[in-house]
Amino acid sequence: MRTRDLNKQQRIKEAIVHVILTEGINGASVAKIAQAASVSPATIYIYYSNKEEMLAEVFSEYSRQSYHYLMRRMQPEMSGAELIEAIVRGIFSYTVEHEEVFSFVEQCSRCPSLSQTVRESDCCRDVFNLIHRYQELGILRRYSDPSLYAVLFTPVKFLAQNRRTMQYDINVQLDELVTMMQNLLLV
Amino acid sequence: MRTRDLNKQQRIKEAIVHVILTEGINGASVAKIAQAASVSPATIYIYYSNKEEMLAEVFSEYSRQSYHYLMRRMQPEMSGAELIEAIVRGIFSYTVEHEEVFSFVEQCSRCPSLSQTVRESDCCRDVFNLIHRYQELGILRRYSDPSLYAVLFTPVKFLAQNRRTMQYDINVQLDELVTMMQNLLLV
Amino acid sequence: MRTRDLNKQQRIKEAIVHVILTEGINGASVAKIAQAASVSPATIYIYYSNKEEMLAEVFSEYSRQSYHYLMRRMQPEMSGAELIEAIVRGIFSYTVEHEEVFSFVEQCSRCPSLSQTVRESDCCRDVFNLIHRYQELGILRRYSDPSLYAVLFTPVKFLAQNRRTMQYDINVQLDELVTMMQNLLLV
Amino acid sequence: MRTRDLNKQQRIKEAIVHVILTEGINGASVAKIAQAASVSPATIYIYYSNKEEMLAEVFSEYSRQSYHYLMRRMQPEMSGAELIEAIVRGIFSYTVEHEEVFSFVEQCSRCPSLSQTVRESDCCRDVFNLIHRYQELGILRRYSDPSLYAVLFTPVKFLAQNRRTMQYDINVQLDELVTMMQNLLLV
DNA sequence: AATGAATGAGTATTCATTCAT
DNA sequence: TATGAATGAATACTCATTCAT
Repeated sequence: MRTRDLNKQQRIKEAIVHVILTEGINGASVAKIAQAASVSPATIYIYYSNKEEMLAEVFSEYSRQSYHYLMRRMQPEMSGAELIEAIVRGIFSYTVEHEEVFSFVEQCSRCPSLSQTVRESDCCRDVFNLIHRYQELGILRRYSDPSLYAVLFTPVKFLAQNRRTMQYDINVQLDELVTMMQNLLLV
Repeated sequence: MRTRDLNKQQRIKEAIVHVILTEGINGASVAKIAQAASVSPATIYIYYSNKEEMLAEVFSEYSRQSYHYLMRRMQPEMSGAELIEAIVRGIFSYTVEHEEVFSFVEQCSRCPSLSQTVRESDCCRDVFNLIHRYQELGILRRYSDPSLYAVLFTPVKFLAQNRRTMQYDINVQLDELVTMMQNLLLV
Repeated sequence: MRTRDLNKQQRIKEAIVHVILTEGINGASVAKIAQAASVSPATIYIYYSNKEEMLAEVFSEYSRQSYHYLMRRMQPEMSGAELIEAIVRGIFSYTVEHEEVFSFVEQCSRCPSLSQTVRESDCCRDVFNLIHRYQELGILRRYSDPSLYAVLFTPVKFLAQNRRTMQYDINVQLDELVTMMQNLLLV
Repeated sequence: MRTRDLNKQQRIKEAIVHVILTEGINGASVAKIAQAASVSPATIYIYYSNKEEMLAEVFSEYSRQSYHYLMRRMQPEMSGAELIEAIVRGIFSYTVEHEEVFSFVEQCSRCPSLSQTVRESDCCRDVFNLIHRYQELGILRRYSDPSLYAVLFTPVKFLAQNRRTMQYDINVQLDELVTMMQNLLLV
């Protein structure tokens, strides 16, 4: 008996992300994904029981990825200002380096049925644990988690997503946003 | 000659918003919209030449609506702090009062093909003109427009969208966000 | 009370022919015909009770036209050879001069439901009466009408229809066909 | 893996011919063809990538068939008169024996978009090669190919197609036509 | 495990025709 | 007479999923 071909499963996962990037979540049919993965449509149903579950599973996996990426860039000896800068720039460079995955996750998180399957707050727990430590040390202001999330994460994602159509220099914007966040959050 | 039934046109527009809210932009087929409007699918093609254009047109119309709503709540004699509070609370109460329309616009603006048809910056021109006046008077800090948009609009929209699944009291969150924005933006 | 607008009816008739030429009999919808005639679809149903009847009526009318055209080119004092030449060249030049109408008639006559509505033999009665006279005078061979029709009319129509895609010089072909017909039919 | 059901493919092909015969090329919808073949409409798209290609492929296949039929009835030792008789009677009996296919091919060849996909001259190459040999032997007159095609093939097809509505005895007609062709083409 | 074939239900859109003015 | 609005039924085609090998 052959074992599940992990290589094949990986190819399917990448195909999902790729097809959604190029065709949008609407145009991402099982047939297209199968073709992009050089696999039969029926094969996909060996790994996932239906399309919904397939997207949910891959969405869930990739949702965590950006926060792992972020955590790898954190160092314990960072100052408050450095922490904030690392978070903002980290999110931004993640979107640049993993454009396909980022776009995939964004699209999924706007899709009502899918976004319910992933608790965003679970994904970024580690990052918030870190922030809480800085708050307890009196370095960061003690704003609540949702407010913090809203202010620290959504604006930079917005800039990242619109960086192509903006007439301003994105690096200048990013510098400005870092300064704003430091002004806002440092004690 | 039979005249266009304006009531019918309005019903179609509401059906579009409603179906997209309940089924997501994926599941919003012309047939479902027609049924929700108690109209034949063919009738929809009297008012719009195809589905893409239909969504684009309704999306464009409703995109402006929230900013008109916002402008109606502004008064010339407001202080800087009042202005910021009015904007943040205005966006929030718009989302509550026009929940379906807000959700519809959010979904459309995440859909690549649709978001290109509406220039967000056109819609909020009036609001930004007002902000610019306060900047020139030295009341608000002179941050660039995209940064301002990112920080002033996206976080409150995020809170509004997630207000149901949050375990915190949304009103407390909102108070906090207003304070944050005032700290950040007032000179 | 207004009378039926003959001008309008004529415009409809021309639109039918034109649309069928450009779109084929498949693509010729009532809506397109109405638009080409600058008329409402509903107006067409004032003049014809349905699409089938509309096509049948116009088809019938134009079916006769080519034989009237032919008869106008006949002169009583023509020799047998001249008669044959006049018929062959007459059919050909009709297809060139009335390309739209010819193509319309050809398309309709291949459509089973339509071709039953017009008796070809009725249309060309005059031409055959003429031929019969020449037969009685011992100038033309006494072949039967269907054979004559088959041999005298279908080959030249075939050449006319394919004159664009043929690599031969159509005028040479036509000369040849005239000679063939004269050899074949003259006593 | 399920293998392609050749029987199914054949059924589809026959259904195409049959539906076009009964409903005309206008009325031959994919749904009707699928139903006639006792197959889902989707199945048809496994075998053909779209309707246009489906018709073109089947049309092309059957276009050749009548000339193969014709060639099988030719013998090398035939006299010129026998050759002409064999061609005329061969075409006729093909239309009788394969009435549906003949009618299908005729309808397709009148449809502008389809007729462009098949070069008639390719299909009857073998027959013309044979004719050319008789021409070189001085047995048949040296008329050009298009004239020959027009005179030898179109009249008999016309008679075949109208044999039901004619008030004359078709066999007498056919005898007459054979004689005409022999008079015309033999040296 | 893997697959191409097969399909019922669905997709956006157009059709010939009728309605209400 | 004339019309644009309205529509049920049809159009070609695609979908997620299952079947048979």
